[in-house]
Amino acid sequence: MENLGSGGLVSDAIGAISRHIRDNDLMPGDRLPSEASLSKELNVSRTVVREAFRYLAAMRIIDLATGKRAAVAAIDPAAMSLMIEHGVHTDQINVQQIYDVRRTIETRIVTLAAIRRSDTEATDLLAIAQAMCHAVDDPARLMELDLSFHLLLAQSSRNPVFTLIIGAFQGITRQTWPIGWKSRPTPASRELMLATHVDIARAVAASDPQQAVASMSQHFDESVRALLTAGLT
Amino acid sequence: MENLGSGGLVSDAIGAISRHIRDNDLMPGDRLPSEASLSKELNVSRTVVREAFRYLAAMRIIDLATGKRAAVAAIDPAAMSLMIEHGVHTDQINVQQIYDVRRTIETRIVTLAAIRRSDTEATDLLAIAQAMCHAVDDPARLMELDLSFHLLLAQSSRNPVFTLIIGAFQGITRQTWPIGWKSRPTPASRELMLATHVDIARAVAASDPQQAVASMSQHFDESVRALLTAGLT
DNA sequence: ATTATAAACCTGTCATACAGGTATGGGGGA
DNA sequence: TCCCCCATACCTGTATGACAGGTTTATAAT
Repeated sequence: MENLGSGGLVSDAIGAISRHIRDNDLMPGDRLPSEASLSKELNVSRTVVREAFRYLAAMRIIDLATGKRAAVAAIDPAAMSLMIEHGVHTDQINVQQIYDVRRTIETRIVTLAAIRRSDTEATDLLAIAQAMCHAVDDPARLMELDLSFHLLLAQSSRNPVFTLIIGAFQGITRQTWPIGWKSRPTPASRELMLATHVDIARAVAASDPQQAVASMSQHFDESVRALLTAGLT
Repeated sequence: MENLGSGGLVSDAIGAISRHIRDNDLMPGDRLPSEASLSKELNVSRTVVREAFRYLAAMRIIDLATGKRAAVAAIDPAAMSLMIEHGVHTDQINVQQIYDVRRTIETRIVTLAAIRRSDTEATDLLAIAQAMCHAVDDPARLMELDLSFHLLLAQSSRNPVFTLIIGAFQGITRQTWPIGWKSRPTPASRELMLATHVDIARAVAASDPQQAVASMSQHFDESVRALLTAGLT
């Protein structure tokens, strides 16, 4: 039989600290009490408070920095990214499944982006797509541009949850992207991939959701085909 | 200037342990070395190893239990759920945004479920929908049935990433569901909500993706309207 | 061969100590 | 009066040693 108020002192501390954030309506950037004062207040050792802090820092609920007090954190996909990577490495998730989720989500994202993007975002998106064309011989740089393209697109949707999820996939994408790139060996296939990004950016800039969806769809058809060619999972 | 191999001993330990899991192809359930042996191997104190373990346990990469050795964990939405709740509580995410993401994803899920569901899942889905009808006067039970309906639907899609994401939303949904329910005060509006679930279950059982999408769409139209009526964010 | 039991091992928590980073207030200089 | 610099108090990072209590393993008795 488990006492619900106590799944170990660390769990209790995690609960207490979370509650402290909620009850005091702390916002990102606001600072928490020091380890010592929490340890006294909760009647546990500093060890316990520190482990609770690590736990909360792991999911980016708080930020830790040496010397400074812990602070409430802004939402950040890094933690989710690690979870996804773990799922893939342990064969609980495969890359195709991630692509299916991405396609589903990015189709919606591109629709919203075409409607809600700011002018700056439209400009930046085009700039990234064009920079990609110029980086065709620098795969590392090309990959980073590709990732930032999709991330900026997600931001343009004005829904932080989409941004979070797309960000969460980028960790594993960094590991699989080169495989997809290698399976597009001909200049033609590579040009196509770059041109598709330009098409998406243009459609979003033109506030044309239909066209944007069509281009995004083509992008995923092509990407998934490339991955299958490479025999990925 | 930062030495990349060292963002603090704990970070290093986290990296080393993650690498250990990857390099040895450990699968969920496999056990890790003890704190003491890791502490010796990595030349750090047990304190550091413990904090690293807490960190990895936070994102459900490992499971901890007293007396037992740490073990590789199966993927689990609990951690993601906490992150989402934190985002909502700190006004970085609002409930409507979550509903937009859910609609996007569940539309896809229901399509896949109609195609890939097992017979057992079809039966269970119908059973849950019918149980919901009988629980119309027990909101707490009704909510749990509702949540398990959507979770089972996600599982029926045969894509664990969908299951993960839907699971991640259930924490915050538990907190907002009652609000939506209260804003359906008339028997008619409540019956409609229940009937929609039955419709979805029937369409999935009938392997009719079109109809399933239509019913799911109706479900979300109705839910979002209910939330707006309640003035939620 | 089975079961009971003891030993070995492991995690949970605490107290203490110290190194090094951060912030804050006061004093000196302009 | 205002600003900059520095001493100091505060805070986090890490290590060590200790002990309680849960788990596994090996041993011994049946």
